[in-house]
Amino acid sequence: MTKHADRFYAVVRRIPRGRVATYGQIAALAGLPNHARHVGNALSELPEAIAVDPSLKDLPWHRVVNASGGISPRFDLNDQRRQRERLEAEGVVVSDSDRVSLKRYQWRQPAES
DNA sequence: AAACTGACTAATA
DNA sequence: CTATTAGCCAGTT
Repeated sequence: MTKHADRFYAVVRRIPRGRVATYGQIAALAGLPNHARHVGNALSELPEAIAVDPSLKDLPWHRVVNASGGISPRFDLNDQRRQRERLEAEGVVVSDSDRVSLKRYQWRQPAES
């Protein structure tokens, strides 16, 4: 179990529909710079995490992409397909090579108060 | 303790 | 554009 998974999940929850955020961005917003890999690790544990905390069911994990704006390669190709469908379902255009334009869709979170 | 492993990333070539 | 390489860091051998 990844130590800061819950903190990452909390940030992922704030990504608005139709926008995306990068792994590094999530880590930074969670106050843990240089932990991009752990964000990915945390998401891969999601199924188990949901078993423990069912409220994570609606976590918008599909809105997380890599620094290149791409859907990161997965062991299970079906997962990539699912992510693609979920994104398209909320209006995000995904290229043939599984990439989205960060220019257009990256989430610019509001300034702190 | 040492090596290995990632849904990662920025810098090079 | 693709491919490598180094850093990264917590969890697991």
